[in-house]
Amino acid sequence: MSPRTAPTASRMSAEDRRQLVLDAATRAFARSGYAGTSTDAVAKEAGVSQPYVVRIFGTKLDLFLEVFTHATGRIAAAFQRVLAERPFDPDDDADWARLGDAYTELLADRDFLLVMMHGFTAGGTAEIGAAARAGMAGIFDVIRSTGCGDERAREFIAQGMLLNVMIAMQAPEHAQESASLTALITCAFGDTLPAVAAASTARQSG
Amino acid sequence: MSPRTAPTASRMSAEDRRQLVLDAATRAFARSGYAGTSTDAVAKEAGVSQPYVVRIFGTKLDLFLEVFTHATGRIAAAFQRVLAERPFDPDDDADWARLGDAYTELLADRDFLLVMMHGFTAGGTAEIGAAARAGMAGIFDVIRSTGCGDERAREFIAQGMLLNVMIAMQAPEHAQESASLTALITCAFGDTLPAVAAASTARQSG
DNA sequence: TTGACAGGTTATCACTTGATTACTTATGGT
DNA sequence: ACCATAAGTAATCAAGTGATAACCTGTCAA
Repeated sequence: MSPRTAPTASRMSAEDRRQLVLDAATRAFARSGYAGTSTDAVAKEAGVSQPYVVRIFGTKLDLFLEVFTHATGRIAAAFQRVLAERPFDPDDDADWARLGDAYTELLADRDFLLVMMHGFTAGGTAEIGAAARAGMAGIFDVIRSTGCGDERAREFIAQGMLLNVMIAMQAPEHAQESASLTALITCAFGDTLPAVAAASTARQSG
Repeated sequence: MSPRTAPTASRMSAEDRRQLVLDAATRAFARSGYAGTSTDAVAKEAGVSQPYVVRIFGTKLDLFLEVFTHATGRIAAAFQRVLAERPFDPDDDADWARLGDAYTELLADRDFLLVMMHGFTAGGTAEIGAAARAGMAGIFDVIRSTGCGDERAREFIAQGMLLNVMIAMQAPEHAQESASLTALITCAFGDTLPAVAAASTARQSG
């Protein structure tokens, strides 16, 4: 509810303010999805007036599309960065572990992952559906660019979808709720578990 | 007097009407999720008045929770039915194929899967989050009951999550949009592809 | 100094939404 | 036959929604 950045007394360049609102919108949409987030909620998060949010982005749909494509872009870029570091061998488990680390990095700020999932499930809105399919295809292509083959890429992404779903349902924060849930979390997050736990507690106290 | 309205439609027992509205709500929520679906949309889908929907279920949240738990229950039951048919050998690929067929069955009426995904991503609402975690844990337990081990169960569920996401973003209906998407769909749905295609066309033609 | 423009806000609107209240009318048991 | 009860609806409401219009004001070049 309270803006992460204090309301600036002074003015900003349009570009800076736009970026600030975009970040606020990412946090807001990550929380409650497209339909569940009002432009006023975004405005409050950004510390500006609601009409200004609309004026910057045109419509709420336009704003969400921009937030969503930015989020999927960042996610794809995180993987791409790992692949660019050094040659990737699809048969080397250590290289896949490096990709897993990229995911850990994304976990630190879950908002991109959450926005992505919200966009995926909002496919019933035509424009969002199109953006979702494009975003998914883009990420698929990044993974495939390793030369690992479609099957292996699919497996990697499927694993990611499970993790995203678990995060969306706040499973890490409620790991103790049932033994089954604990087992699933342990098994699904594996090595990345410490990072997940750290992000969870930070989230609950902040 | 005052016959300003058409004669009343036929009445039903409370139990029958309740089930009818529940089914309508499943379709409506499957389309647009929790936040994106009004109680009036549910009422129109069911052919009753909006206040009646509220009166039957108390609040919109209560209604969604009932729809969601019913959906996850049906999904778990579909898998359980396969396991009950005959002994399941986790090391036999044919047995896993039988579980895949259960998923194909679920694809025929995607609404349960879509409602489930909407519930998962609506975990930000406390009650829905709790129900989501319970639903996920329940399905995990059903798969684990085969004795296949946590890892194998996780893989199966992860694959399911990817399929659900693809369906939510209406990928099968737009398979031709890009070569990448086509490849991902082909690879992800595999044997179940014919069933998916059939359901897609049926859906598009009304 | 000034004035024009970019960076904002307040006021407002038409519409939607979830929920409450009060009312109407089939239906079945006696 | 009758009426209590259950099955529904119409009317209404306060709050919230996305969007528009009108207005204000810091900042900077000339």
